[in-house]
Amino acid sequence: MLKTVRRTNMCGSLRETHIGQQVILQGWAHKARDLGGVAFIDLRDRQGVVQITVDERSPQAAKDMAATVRQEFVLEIEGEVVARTKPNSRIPTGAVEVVATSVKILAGTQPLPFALGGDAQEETRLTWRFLDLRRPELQSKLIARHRAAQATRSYLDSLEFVEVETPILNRSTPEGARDYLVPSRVHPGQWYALPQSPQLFKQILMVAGMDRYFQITKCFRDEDLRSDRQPEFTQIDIEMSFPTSDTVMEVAEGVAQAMWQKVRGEDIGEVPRLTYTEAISRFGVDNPDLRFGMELSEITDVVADSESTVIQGALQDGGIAKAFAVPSGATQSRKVLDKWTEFVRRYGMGGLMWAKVGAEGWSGSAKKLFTDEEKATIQETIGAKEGDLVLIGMGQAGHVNPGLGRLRRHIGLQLDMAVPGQFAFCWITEFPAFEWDEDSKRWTSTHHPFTAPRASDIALFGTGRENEIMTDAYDLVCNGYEIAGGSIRIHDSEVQSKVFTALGIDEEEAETRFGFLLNALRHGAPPHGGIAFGFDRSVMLLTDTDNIRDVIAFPKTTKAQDLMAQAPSVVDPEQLAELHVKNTK
RNA sequence: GGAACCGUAGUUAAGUUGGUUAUAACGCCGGCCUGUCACGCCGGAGGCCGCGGGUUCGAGUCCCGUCGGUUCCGCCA
Repeated sequence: MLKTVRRTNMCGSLRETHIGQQVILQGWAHKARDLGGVAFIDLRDRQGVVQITVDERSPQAAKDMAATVRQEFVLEIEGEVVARTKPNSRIPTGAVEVVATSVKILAGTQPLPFALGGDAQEETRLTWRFLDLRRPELQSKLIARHRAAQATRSYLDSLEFVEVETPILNRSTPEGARDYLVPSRVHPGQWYALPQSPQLFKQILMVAGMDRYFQITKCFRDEDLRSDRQPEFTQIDIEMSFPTSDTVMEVAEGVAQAMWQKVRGEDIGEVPRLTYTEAISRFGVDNPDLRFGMELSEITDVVADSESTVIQGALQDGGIAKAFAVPSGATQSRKVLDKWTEFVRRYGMGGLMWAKVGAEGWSGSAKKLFTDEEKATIQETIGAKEGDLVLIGMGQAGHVNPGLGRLRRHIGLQLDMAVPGQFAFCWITEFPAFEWDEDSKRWTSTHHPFTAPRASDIALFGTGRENEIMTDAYDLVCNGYEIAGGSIRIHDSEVQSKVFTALGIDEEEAETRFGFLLNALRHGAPPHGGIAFGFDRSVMLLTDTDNIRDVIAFPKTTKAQDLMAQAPSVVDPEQLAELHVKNTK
């Protein structure tokens, strides 16, 4: 307890046990109701709201002052806690009220730009973030975030992980996302980059013998935003020496368990594991939402000999056919099905074949495309029964899988198939090391270039079969969000060089960009691996929101602006001159 | 880089096939009110209809562009 604070209690903490006590409260006037002879003020602080009563028991000065109080004035109230004659069961403090002996206005306010309790547009709320943050819903999310961070620190500390800070002003490593750059004043023409993650530094800390490291730290990526992506975001970054992938996954499950236990009082339970290949096959995506069924089934073989030109057209050039059943989906309207068709087109699918299973067979766009035998086999494969909806997609795997996979989750959410408050975790493991990038005509890292290939696959380098190389990487997924991802790293500079070569980065370039890491790997690097949690996304799940801005105190808009601070902004030409930078626009 | 939705008093919304002075609620200002908790009652102020152009006798409404917010695709090792 602090000895020098003036207030005696928090508004939201007062209960019947406080009756008879003299208290001093400080907070905001949530609402003021002046009835003439008696006035009520709902006084709010972080803990909650309590009713202040100013009536004939109060001195005239307090009554005069109370009459001038408006919403969101900052007040100091002295008075006695008394039982209410008419309790209010809707608020926790509703059994009591404080009869004021003194009402002091510590600060007034200009008229409010929006109603705090209402549903103002996000643009307005972001501009006036300090007012928006007064809302209990947002405060509780920030408090949950704090608790999750505390739980993480405490858990990792108990396993002797050491929190080490790594640089924010960093070297640009142009693999991956676009960097945020900071010009150097003392080195004209040279630039720092803000870290996309502390990846290289944490590996070097392992070489340095720190054994177990973690950090809750900001990362920066200058890419376009989404409802779950901000240009600066927070990672729980973890790395350890001498682990197997199981060891890292055990630690990560422990972190998730600690956060969920501390914030929600819940166990995360057994976390099932799926390989990447299995996840794509069954769910179309590598971040499946396991709160509902509707698994995808491949039916390419079933329809391969179809005489339909539509189907043959879709299957040419190695196209595939996949399907799933929506339980009781036959009630969906044509309008909804058109929307779903439009939905999958975004992922490159030509369209969606659908059929409602009725007593007299199929009806809908897929009715005439299939023979009765094909229909029966499809129905049996995906487990569709009367009253269900059959959805079928055909085309290139790279379109069908994400199209149907995303549609599956979209439908699950839209039809409320997920039980509120339910969390379905899973691990996705064994990722391919490389993906072919059509634009640049080269291999790119699925995870990042420091992920260790399986020892048995190292012989495949340089054979043109790089796509078959698999890694010891693992993603932790919850309710369709990837909340953590990691891998066992390369601790051998020879292997690291092979990976760079496969990525089209020659030796000289590798030395220039990553020389400090390669050098470290040549000087006694222990086997090591780690993982990083997307902390903001984890807190989103913990606080039941799908908007990342809700869990960040001062977030940015989708155009990466801070509407309150008005960043970014123009700067003085003198500042630019000092930095040897010239604007071209 | 692309697509969709949105933008009207401080706020949230309404505004008909283009047609007098652009409505309402909350908030704000003034007055009244002794048990409210969405307090109530009376009165008042408050508008570059995001911005720019076009069509028209006439535009909040139609067209084009632009800016901003959100969501999605691309992107995000």
